[in-house]
Amino acid sequence: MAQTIQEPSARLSPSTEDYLKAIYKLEEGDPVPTKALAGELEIAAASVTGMTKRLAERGLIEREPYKGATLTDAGTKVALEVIRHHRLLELYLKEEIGHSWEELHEEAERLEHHISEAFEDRLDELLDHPTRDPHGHPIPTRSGEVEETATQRLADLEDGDRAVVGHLSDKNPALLEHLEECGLMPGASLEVTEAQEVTEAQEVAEAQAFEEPIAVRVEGGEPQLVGRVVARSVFVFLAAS
Amino acid sequence: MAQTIQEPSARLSPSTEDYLKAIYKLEEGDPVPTKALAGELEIAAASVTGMTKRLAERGLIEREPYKGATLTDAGTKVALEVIRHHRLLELYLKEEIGHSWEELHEEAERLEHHISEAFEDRLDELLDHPTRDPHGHPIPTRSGEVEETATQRLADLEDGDRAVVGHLSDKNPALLEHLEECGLMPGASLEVTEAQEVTEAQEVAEAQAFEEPIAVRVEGGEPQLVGRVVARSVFVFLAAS
DNA sequence: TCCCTATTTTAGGCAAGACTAATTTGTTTC
DNA sequence: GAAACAAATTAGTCTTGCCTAAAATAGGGA
Repeated sequence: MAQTIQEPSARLSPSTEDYLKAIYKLEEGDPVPTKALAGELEIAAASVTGMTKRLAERGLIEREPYKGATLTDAGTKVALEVIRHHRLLELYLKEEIGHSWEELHEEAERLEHHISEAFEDRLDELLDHPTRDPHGHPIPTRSGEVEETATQRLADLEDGDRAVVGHLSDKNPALLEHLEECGLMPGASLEVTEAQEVTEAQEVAEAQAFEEPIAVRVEGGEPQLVGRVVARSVFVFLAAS
Repeated sequence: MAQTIQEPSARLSPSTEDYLKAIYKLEEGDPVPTKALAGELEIAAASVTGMTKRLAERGLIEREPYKGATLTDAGTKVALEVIRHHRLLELYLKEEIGHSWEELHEEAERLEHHISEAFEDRLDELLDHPTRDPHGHPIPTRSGEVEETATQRLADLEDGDRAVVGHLSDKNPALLEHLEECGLMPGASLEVTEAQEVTEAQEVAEAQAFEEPIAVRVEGGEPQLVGRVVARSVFVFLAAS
């Protein structure tokens, strides 16, 4: 239980921060198994065993052999700081620098490990203390509080349901491009309508691209068809009806 | 002469980039000796020997044992790209983010290794294709051209000389703070005046801080005394008289 | 020319982080 | 309860970049 205490000023390696971020993402109460972590980080399981041992020694995670890893308070703090950096950067790069969806993630993924606290604070100010990144993910506060996240998928709504877009899956940049054109951005109000209201031409076009579409009217716009695949990457807050 | 050719897309390590930058800075025609490089990078000479061997194998430098290292064309290209990143970032952090002189260098030193070409291009655009960083150092173009740099020090001027500030030594943030207050920023026109024109009170104050002051009038301002130490960190273009 | 000294290189080590291959453990199933 | 299988760990390697201590070398001065 060496639990080496180190300089508080010491910068953690990008790799270390990536592990903590990944554990934060994957843990939902239970410890994160080695294989899951290896999958998320796209490295070999044996490498994860080695690294998690070191992280445990440093007091950033707790490790139960053959079970998995859990963040300690110190580890959670680091993970949230990195996520805060990432999301502030994404918003900034989108709003101020004009990066595409494609470039956003990659750039933020690198820079999140290297900006100073002063830079973080200035971004926060410049962006007027935002609470969500461009995908709608909550930006943790400096003190580590995180807003609630939508869990319902647009694909699972029923005719007549009203909802507000919460966040979007950030896996696929092309899909985000498409969602932006559809107006399905975080904060947008929408209503699921009857399929009949949509013109046939649109239906054919959409159906070719993404099977089994759902008909949606975004506030202030015309009804449109949205493919199931697409609708599954849109997470919404269902309005009380 | 293995000269391993690698993926053109492969990102070089921060350490590699720092070596190339340091060699670029220190080489003036002749090869850079191991000890000089070790001093610049603040590491042991033996470490430099090891690393320069690897850089030579990769075709980024040429190495003559017991003589020193010289950049190849490929190495020069990398060095200039990194310097371009650094200087664009410094200007950006100063102008848009509002970093202090103190924070500037450190932040740019880290980020220069991690921004994308797209980011670099956007900074260049946002800043309206600048040619100088906040210290007055020339920003290399994408294609690797570098503007001329002033070589004359303010401290070495004579009474009556007129000059334009070229660049400032970036070693000491506090000094830069002071220079900014004096109006001695890159681009400023100035004239070296007689010492008598300066009030006695000012003289005493300045003399205590920095010995053997020089009297300077910055265009549009009053004559003031500038310590020799300070004046030695100001590089100027002497106006033809 | 020979020696002295500063510089450089070699030798040997260490930590981080990755890998593959081989082994161990836990779990499930018959 | 034993066999089978998946997951995890161990063992052993590799590269990068740094270190110290010891040996080699180059170049100037007597």
